[in-house]
Amino acid sequence: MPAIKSSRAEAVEAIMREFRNSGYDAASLARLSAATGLGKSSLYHYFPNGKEDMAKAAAARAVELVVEAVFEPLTGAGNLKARLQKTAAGLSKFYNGGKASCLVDLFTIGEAEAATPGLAKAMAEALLRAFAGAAEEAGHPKKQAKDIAERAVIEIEGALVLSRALRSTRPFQHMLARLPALLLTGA
Amino acid sequence: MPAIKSSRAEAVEAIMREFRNSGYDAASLARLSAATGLGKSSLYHYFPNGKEDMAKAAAARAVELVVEAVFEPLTGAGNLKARLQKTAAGLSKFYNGGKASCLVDLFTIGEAEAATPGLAKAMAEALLRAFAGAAEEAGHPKKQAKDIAERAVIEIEGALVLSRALRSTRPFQHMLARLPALLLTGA
DNA sequence: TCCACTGTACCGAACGATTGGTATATTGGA
DNA sequence: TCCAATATACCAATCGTTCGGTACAGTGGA
Repeated sequence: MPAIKSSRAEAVEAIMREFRNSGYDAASLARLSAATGLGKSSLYHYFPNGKEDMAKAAAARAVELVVEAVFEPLTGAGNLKARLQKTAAGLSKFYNGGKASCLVDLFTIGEAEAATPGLAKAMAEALLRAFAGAAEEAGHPKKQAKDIAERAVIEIEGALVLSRALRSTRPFQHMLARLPALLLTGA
Repeated sequence: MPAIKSSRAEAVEAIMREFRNSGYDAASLARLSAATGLGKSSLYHYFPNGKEDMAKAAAARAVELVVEAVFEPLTGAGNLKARLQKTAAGLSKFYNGGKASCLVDLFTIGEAEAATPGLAKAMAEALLRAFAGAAEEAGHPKKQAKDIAERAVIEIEGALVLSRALRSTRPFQHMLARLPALLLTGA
């Protein structure tokens, strides 16, 4: 399936990038138009409900990418440690080494929450579940596994914020390096 | 100085609240006007450069509050553990138990960064320094103290994001409970 | 083979509303 | 009488959205 032609999919990719760069409120239709190369009215062809539809499509695409980068490595074959390292690598790719923001963060700010109700919450919960599964597999009892998963998600989100503030990918990379150990040993 | 009357200070307080609730981009002048109870002309009387000045004033006020809630307990009298617990309590108050967002997060998104250049970075660095000092006092060597401080800031920012996404203050409270131990023992 | 018809993809121009911001009064207390 | 503070009215620019329309690739009946 070469999928030689899918203008819409390309648009979604560009829109997601723009939302992650600017946040929901600052990503104006003018910006989104420029980012996609499509006229404003063309955007309404693909996304009849406007900005709201674009946000939903971007979020859905982000979920796909997270599944690819996190869920699949995490639940795939091989020993746990190797899979966790693959997961860290996947996260690094998805977050562009720490330069890109997380939609869980951005979509809980300003008008975004009203436009995409419950979306960020669902994304966060999915991440928590995935990491809790890994922690359980590492031998931690259920309750403790949940705590570890929570810390993992917190560290990912927090490291992204700090990296953005300091304009350095170092905190994010540093965090990724200790992620496997956190889930394996709980430290 | 009783400062019985200071309309401007009250306005700054309300403005800061609004920025923390809505983010910089979604906090329109109409919203800020409603939040302060001041007409547009009054806002421009107090903040001649408009929204930018308001953002700077809000950030300056936030810094004051963080100094009060974090820096003073951290560098005050008493044994370290007690001071760290006071710091955690101060953080809980400043972040309204986890319901309020952090300006370090908000002010690195969208137009905010252009309006208040370097501000979020400076705030983050000040926090890092304060926590590193505490970790050193706890006996950790300089380099390790820096790592611990970074983790502390990451966990604070990350817990705020997660709490906002899940619409529950639990992750933030949970994180505050382990903050003193993190700085004391590095775990 | 022709051609009327349909659906998809896109665009420029404009919509009413709201944005951040300004100019000009008016008010009221010291 | 001053002058800080507030009100009223307005501005250009931009917001998200919609309209009317073109270009073109199929499709299906005659």
